[in-house]
Amino acid sequence: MKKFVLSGGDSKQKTTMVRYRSLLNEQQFRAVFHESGPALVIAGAGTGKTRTLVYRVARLVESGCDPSSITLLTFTRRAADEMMQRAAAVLDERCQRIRGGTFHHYCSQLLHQYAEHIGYPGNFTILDSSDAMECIQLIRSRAGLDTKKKRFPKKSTLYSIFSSAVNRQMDIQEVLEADYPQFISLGEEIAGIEQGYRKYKEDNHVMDFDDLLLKTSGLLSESDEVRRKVASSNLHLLVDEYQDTNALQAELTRQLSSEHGNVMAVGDDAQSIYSFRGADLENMLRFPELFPGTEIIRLEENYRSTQQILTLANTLLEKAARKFEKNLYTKRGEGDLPGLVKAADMHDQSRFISQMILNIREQGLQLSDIAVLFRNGRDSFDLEVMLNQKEIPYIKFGGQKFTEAAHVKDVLAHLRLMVNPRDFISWNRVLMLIDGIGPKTAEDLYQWVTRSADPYSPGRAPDLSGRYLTQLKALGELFAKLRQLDGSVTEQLRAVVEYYALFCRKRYDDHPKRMKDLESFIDISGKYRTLEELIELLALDPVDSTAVETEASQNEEPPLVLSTIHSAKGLEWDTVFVIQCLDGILPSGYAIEDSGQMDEELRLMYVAVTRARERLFITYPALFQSRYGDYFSNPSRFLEGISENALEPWLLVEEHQKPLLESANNNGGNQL
DNA sequence: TCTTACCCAGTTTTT
DNA sequence: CTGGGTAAGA
Repeated sequence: MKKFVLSGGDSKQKTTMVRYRSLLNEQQFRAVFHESGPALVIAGAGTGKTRTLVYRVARLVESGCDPSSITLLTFTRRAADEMMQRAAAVLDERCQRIRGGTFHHYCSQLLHQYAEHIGYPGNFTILDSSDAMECIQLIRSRAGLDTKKKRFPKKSTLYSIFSSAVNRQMDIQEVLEADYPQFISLGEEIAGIEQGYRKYKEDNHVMDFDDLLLKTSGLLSESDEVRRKVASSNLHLLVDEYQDTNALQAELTRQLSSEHGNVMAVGDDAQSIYSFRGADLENMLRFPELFPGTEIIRLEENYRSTQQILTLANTLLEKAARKFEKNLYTKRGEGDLPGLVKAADMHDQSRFISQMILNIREQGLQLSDIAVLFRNGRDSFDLEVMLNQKEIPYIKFGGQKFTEAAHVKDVLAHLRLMVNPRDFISWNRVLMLIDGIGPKTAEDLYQWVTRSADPYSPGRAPDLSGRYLTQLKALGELFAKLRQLDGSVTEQLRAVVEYYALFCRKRYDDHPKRMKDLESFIDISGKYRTLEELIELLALDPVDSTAVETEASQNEEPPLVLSTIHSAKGLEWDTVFVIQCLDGILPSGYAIEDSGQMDEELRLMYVAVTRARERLFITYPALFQSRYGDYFSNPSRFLEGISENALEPWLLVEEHQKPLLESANNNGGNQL
């Protein structure tokens, strides 16, 4: 028997209830029992990263650490909740009391508490990206730049520029030089819009996503008193998915852990897929510089996937321009070879997947053990139609968010005004629903309403035309009712939906479907305790559009998962289909010129294949159908030159009496 | 001032 | 197929 001398252990662990040593490997154990000071855990896909964090939380709590002094920052709120639950299962429900969430969520809570230190009221509301772009458009057109110069960047480009500047801690000119050379000469005008946008946010008591991080960091650097207070409350700070953090988040990590210095970051440089949001995998590699004395722990043994899947994943990573020192291995047994399925067109691809899913379910697997992954939200539309036909229940993550639909935004705007009556774009939305009110009247009313002692009686404004007076009074009555119903979110929402039904019918041909959405919304609103919470959480953690229906209808069978690869981060399934693996889609056509971006697309593919435990299928259609016509398409260049011993070609055969699917080592035939 | 009708362009990933 | 912009009519 081999002996291994463990360092860093102490007498406490001997009395623990949880038998950590038998549940963890040596590296995991080291991370879980890391005592104090900074640590960086570099963990390959499927190496038990989440498990390590879960056990670390349990171990800290078990050793007497106050749960509320532990903060766990994760990439999504879903991930945080799941980890807290798992930790509670390992130890006890004290683990639910640790603080967990995303950077944005954590910062938002701090800001509500300390907003007055930076000149904001505590009731500020959050702009999601489409709200933010609407504001930018407003400033842009007021500046008169939209008509004079055709070349001036659009609102979405402006938003990306501003966001890059914040997240990468650069100034506007630097961002332009790095990423938008065509707009360098417009630097001053763009900076002017940015100033106008900033002033707008202050005047309206709103913040966008980036402000949440930026203003928290500013607060902590300006007020040493607040910094000390906040940082003292973080005895232990754990940050997950560190490879997808940006410069600003790194700075926040430093500030939040600046009193106790107990910070552990966990991540995998090979899974960095959020550079479009300012994330930089160098951030993780620089962690030891930012935190001197960092202990580095590497998790390398994979517990998730079969060796066949890992071999394919390793092969993919070798194609990166910038190499990774990664080689995943497992002690798990061998499994099936991953399959490469060439379908004639999208429709046949969907047929293959839905039939295969039904086969697998026959074999006794739950639908929820299967996932279909894709690059873009719309890549699953064709499949979704077929799943609906075959009545296979599914839930889709990524793509269109529930709160982005116009009718949901309309309803939310009314509620947002109850929390923050200075929010101009919400007033605009609410007022312009009314017949006869356009931008000018809405603006005038906003001016009056924000100066008035009672902003909730727009019907009392002077010089109102009879055309819309009664409607404005009805709006005032709605506000009065909402105030009366304070305390019951569901009833408040119901009141707005009742008021809105009329407008919905007039505006949209498909109003029955939209009203049904809103009814489902009412059904799930019970989980929010206050209006503030509902608005805040929906902005910070928008619900995926199919999730609302699924949640509201309480399906008997756990559904199949459809997800963008980005949203599948950190998750795993028994069987995974990666669909639409076409050159121009994965990798995206936008990335092809830039080797850095191409590497990120490759990592995306890597993330997709490493989600699978047992079975993996990569599929693509030979014929790509687009609006402008059909053309033959090529499989992803990432699949080029991969041996048939690593990725087995499948041939789809149209059935007559034979079984539909046959495995075949024949790459040539593609006829159905 | 507001609404409607029309044309043109562009279409990733998410807190 | 949608969003954004323009122009004409109410």
